[in-house]
Amino acid sequence: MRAAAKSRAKARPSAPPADLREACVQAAREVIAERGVEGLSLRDVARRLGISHQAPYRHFESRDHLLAEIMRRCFADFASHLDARPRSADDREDLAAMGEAYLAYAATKPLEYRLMFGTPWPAPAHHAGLVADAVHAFDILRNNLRRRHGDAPGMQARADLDAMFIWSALHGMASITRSQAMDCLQLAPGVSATFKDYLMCKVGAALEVLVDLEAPPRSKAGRR
Amino acid sequence: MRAAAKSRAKARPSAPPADLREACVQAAREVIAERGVEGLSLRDVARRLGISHQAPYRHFESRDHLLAEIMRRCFADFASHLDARPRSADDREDLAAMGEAYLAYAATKPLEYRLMFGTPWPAPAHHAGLVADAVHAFDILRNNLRRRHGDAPGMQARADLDAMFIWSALHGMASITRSQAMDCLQLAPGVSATFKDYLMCKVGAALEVLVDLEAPPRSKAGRR
DNA sequence: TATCTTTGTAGACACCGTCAACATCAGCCA
DNA sequence: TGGCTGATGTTGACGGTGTCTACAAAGATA
Repeated sequence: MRAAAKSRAKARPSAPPADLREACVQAAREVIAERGVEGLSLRDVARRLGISHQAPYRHFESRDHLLAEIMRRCFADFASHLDARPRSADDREDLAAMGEAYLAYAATKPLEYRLMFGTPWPAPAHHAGLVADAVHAFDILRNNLRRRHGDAPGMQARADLDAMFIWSALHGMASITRSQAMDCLQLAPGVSATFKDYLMCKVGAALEVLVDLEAPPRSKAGRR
Repeated sequence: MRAAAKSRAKARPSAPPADLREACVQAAREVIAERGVEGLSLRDVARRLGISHQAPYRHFESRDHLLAEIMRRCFADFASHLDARPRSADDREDLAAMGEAYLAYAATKPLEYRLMFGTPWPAPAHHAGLVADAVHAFDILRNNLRRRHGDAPGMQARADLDAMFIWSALHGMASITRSQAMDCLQLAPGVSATFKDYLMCKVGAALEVLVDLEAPPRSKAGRR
């Protein structure tokens, strides 16, 4: 992967753009789209914009800060993608639509998805905006479940647990799919094609089952 | 993260080891344990072993090939960790034990886990050994489910789908937990502590539900 | 003994992020 | 008008990286 950063464009002749900060973000997104996160280099960004290799540092403290800004925008983009799902009055249908939207985003924009969910985050304390946008995306899911569970004591925890469960399954599927690990597993025919619907059904079914949190019989965990 | 590779040890005075290939692997694992995958550099490995920066290239074609070898060993280690789970005659209990072992490994060796499941794989075709060991780990799970589902036509696909579903949920949880994203979400009290058991119960419950693969009512996906 | 192969070394190259010093220029205030 | 100041961009350096090439030494082999 490190060696893949060989071929590169030789400084565009166009005049340096007016809003350099914005141009850096755009150019960096292009680089990521072409070569992935590890292929991103500030010097390459500068080269593409026809500016000196230090110019971006006037607008971003470091490479990680530029990356954080891009991640933040990805989360905002992701959240609005989720918000744009086909709406339904029925909470369960709405939830399913949300799941579809989640997986569609991961499939359509794998690099952005990996950037958000597969890249080690920079120190959260230093990037408050990033955290805020990420939490907002999560709240779209959480709000649905809180509506369903109501306000009774302990029900918020139940909603959060369901949200985490759903997120786990979806994120797991998205990242496994993206990794193309399935190509190596010699799965039975039809499994790849059915995987998504099957998982969505299983998750939906699991949500209907009431889990007893109090006394999980230690030796029989996993049973119902 | 790139800047974290500053402080480093200055070439051990000890004599260069006999089996250099093996020593490289060990030193590289140390580096990864200390600084993570992105902190690994062949030059650092060489420095630690007190050899020239080019010596490792006699044993590994490139940095990626060294990484692939380490990943392979991680998978072998992971598989034997799964095999060492407390055995049970009951397939469901055995499955639960497997889940516990999976998550325990991810929690105990986060860097190794990330290396296996969170790092972009090198081209699989060029690293057959890596693929073989990874598939072997997956087969531990798959075999359990094939036993449960039997040999009837189409049941192999069912077993594989269940395996993928379980893996998705576990991997999702493991990587979300590792990312410490939950710290930012202001979850209801007790959620973090309960998350693992809750997810395991939900997965167990979902496995008991029969999913109809034939006619998933398009507009009601996710319902039971 | 002479040659070939394996292993390790040394130096170079083109990258990278980042620090420090310098140039330019707009705005402001005396 | 003149001068100061802050923001912006440039240039050059430093130490880090992976990897190519050329070389040395030692072992095996003929």
